[in-house]
Amino acid sequence: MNVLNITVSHKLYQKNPEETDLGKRILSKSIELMEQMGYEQLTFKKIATAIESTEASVYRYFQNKHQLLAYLINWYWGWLEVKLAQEFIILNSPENKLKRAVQLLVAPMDQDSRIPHINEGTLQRIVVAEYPKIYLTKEVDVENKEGYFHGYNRICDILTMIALQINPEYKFPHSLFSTIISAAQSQQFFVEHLPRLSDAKAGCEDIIDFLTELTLKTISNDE
Amino acid sequence: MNVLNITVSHKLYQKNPEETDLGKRILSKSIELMEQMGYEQLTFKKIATAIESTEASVYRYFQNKHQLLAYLINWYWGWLEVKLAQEFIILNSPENKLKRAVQLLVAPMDQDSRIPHINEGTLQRIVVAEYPKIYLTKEVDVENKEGYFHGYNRICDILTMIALQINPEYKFPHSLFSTIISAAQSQQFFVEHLPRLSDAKAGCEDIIDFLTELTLKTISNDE
DNA sequence: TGTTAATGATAGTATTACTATTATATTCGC
DNA sequence: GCGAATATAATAGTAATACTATCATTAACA
Repeated sequence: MNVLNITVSHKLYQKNPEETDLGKRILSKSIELMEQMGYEQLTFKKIATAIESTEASVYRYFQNKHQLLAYLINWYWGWLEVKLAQEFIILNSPENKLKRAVQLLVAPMDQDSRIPHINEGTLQRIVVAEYPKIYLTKEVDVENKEGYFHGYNRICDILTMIALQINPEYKFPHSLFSTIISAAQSQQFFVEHLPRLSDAKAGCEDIIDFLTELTLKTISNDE
Repeated sequence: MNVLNITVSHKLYQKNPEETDLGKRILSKSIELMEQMGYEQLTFKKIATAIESTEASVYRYFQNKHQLLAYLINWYWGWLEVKLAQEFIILNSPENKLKRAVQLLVAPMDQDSRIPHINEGTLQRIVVAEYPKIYLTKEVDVENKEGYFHGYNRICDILTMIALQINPEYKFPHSLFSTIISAAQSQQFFVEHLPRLSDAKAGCEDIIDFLTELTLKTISNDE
């Protein structure tokens, strides 16, 4: 069993939560509570009470709730990048790589036992329900410089490179993959909550078909 | 000059703001302030002070800030539906209708002088910057039943019907158009704030090209 | 003129999002 | 085993927010 470490920019925490026991408990309980009650209802007070610590201690790890969310979401994208890299070892054609990427985006994640304090499945549901909140703020430009969106940018770049192998002439690969990734999240949300905005049935198969077809048709150069 | 009235579900207000002078001033100033300071920073106190009224009076029109945002965004979708209907009078082919719809989604809106208390251009920028916040909440299921997302659902249905004229076999039209509409918003945001997530240059032309091509290629049935 | 509805003025409350201070416990170098 | 540094706990406090409530005033209207 390998030790695996997802690194998140130090701008995304006050004090690295991965380095201490309390930090890991904060992460673990934050994920659990945020999924249960949603970002708006979560407070540092609630996290502190749940882990039998204090508000002030949580503030030593994260400046505020927004930074905590950004941390968790960047952790998720870092994790996804690791997963993609693993999968790409045995996949050769760019088409298969894109297909697999779409599957990873949409299919529920298994818990990785090497990282017991992060429940990847729960984290994925948080990303689905909360992702746009980290950039739809007035602080987006400052936070962008601080690397708040680095994880997402990287995934988008990786998929762009693969798509350009299929069609080097395609003009909008970054736009395409930022659209695909965010559709991967929002379609999951719509299936569950706003079904008139989706044709997919419960389960991830339809969403995967929709996104895969959309991607491959769009980058194909045969008119 | 015609009088034009955009109707918004009565679940989206406490007291209809279109019916009184104070109500219209609330709408007008809310739009102005929300664009300036963003949803999070806006408070009913600030709106009240700006229009020289009181917090309690604003609360008589809207239960809370969330309802106000939902009202404004539904007004926008209602407005867009009216615009689409106008344009479709002289457009005959479904391809042209879809192309024009994409243009309307992305191109800056002109102010309509018939509705002086709503600045459509500013409202459009609010939709770009705040839209997902109305459904990414724990109350989404309740609010969906109350019609909070009706305007969006309708636009999505209209575009779906048009797409099915081009290709009645296409399996995911609702998913496609919820994706296109939300990409229309997010690409505008990315061009301005997170340019690594888009290939478009400033101005709306590239985004329109990207979305139009994406739409038409995806629904085409030639493999 | 009397009634109703809309608004204004004012006050108050619970919660949130922090900041600050001090005390206690733990770890680490030596 | 001791002192120093560090991490955490305990507690308190503050400004702002998101409301709710009450009552007075004004305007409309029948």
